[in-house]
Amino acid sequence: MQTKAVEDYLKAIYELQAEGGKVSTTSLSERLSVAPASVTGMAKKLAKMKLVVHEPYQGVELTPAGEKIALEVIRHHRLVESYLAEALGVPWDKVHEEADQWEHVLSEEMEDLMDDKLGYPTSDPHGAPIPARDGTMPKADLRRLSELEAGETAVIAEVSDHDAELLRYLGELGIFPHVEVRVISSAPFEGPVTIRINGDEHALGREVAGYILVGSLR
Amino acid sequence: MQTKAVEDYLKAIYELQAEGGKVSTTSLSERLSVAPASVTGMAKKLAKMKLVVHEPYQGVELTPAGEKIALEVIRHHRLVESYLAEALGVPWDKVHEEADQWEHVLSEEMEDLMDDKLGYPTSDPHGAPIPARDGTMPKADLRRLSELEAGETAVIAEVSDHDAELLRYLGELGIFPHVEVRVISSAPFEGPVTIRINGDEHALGREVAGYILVGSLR
DNA sequence: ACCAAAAATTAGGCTTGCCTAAATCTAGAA
DNA sequence: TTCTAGATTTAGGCAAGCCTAATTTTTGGT
Repeated sequence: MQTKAVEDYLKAIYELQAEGGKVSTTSLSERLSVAPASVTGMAKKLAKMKLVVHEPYQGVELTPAGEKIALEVIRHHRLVESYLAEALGVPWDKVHEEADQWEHVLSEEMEDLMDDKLGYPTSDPHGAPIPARDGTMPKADLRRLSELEAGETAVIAEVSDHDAELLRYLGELGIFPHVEVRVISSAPFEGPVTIRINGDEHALGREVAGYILVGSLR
Repeated sequence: MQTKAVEDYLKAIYELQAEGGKVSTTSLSERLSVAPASVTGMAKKLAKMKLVVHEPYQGVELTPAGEKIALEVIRHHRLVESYLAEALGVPWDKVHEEADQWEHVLSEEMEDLMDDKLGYPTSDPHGAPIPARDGTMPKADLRRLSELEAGETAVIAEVSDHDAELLRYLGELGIFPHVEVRVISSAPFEGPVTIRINGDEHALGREVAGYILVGSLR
């Protein structure tokens, strides 16, 4: 069993690694709200534990052992998110914060019971995939909503949960996973993307549209 | 917000205090599986925080402020126990251990949601009373099963949850809160107590019978 | 190719909470 | 009343993780 801190670092490294190779000290320090020096310290510790490879001044990268643990933590996190939303009716902009606490105290038995109750979900309330118990991560190929051309139609697949405020805003607009969306226009020069969803049209900032991942229809 | 350690100490002090005035360093060190010297250290810290009164060499006692926090922690603990048993079907000999972890990460919102789902229970799966949000603790006057005379009939009110093994044993015998029990005989010299419950007779060791609290019929 | 700014690491400290060993206090038995 | 065994506290340390300040390495612009 790992400490909370170790689990948090591994999860953060996994997630940052997904957006491009090695993970820098700075990006981790921002993600975890911790001083860069603290990250270096933990990087050395994790390296000694063989959970990451740490090339000084070059960043860290998970080893297979580290990735395994990261996926377990992420599975806990996303199952808890799903459970909170489904069973307790917690609004989707709050499940992330709660799950950040719960993920560290969830025993395997509780995890299994929640998984049973939920009917073995494969994605959380934000559409993020839930790793299977064996560490398999369902992988779809998705595009950012901001990359679609005018006229294209797609299905919302996943929404970034990094900002509760944003989730609340998207929720008001009806932007949830599994909902169909059509791009009406996409302004040039990093301009807004206008979409039609549930019969309504909305203009989204380019950055916001970048936080929304979509898959092809069907 | 208190640290996990502070919450654990306050809860333990509350529970030990219920069985007789001031709480000794030794009893706390045993309850928390910690060295006596560590207890002294924490006692001083809690005293400085005005959560306990610490008379050196004489033990500690909760202040009103300390008791308030203790009751909040106990409320969390027992609501979680109830929730786990009710909503997730966790067997009663396992809820305590899980709740010990969960009690520290439960936000007020989650507590309220669980409370709603459960219909505002007043006791946990072991029959222990759940403090109200305002800190009011329902108090019944109970006797130990070991104190009943032969021929007396009563209702199981509460069973000690300090030992999972014991709970499993009692569960097999059908000894749960709200079940009616009749004392058939009570052997002298600390001998066993024979009871009839659900139509079956069982002989219980005196110590075991002491862990079972009963209330009068009706 | 150089040099300054940015990034990362090292050095030194702090807090929390735990430990063991040694010293001190208390209380019960003789 | 005294003395000793048990309980408690003090003293000194350790591990995790965090911090700031100082130093070192990397990198991008000229």
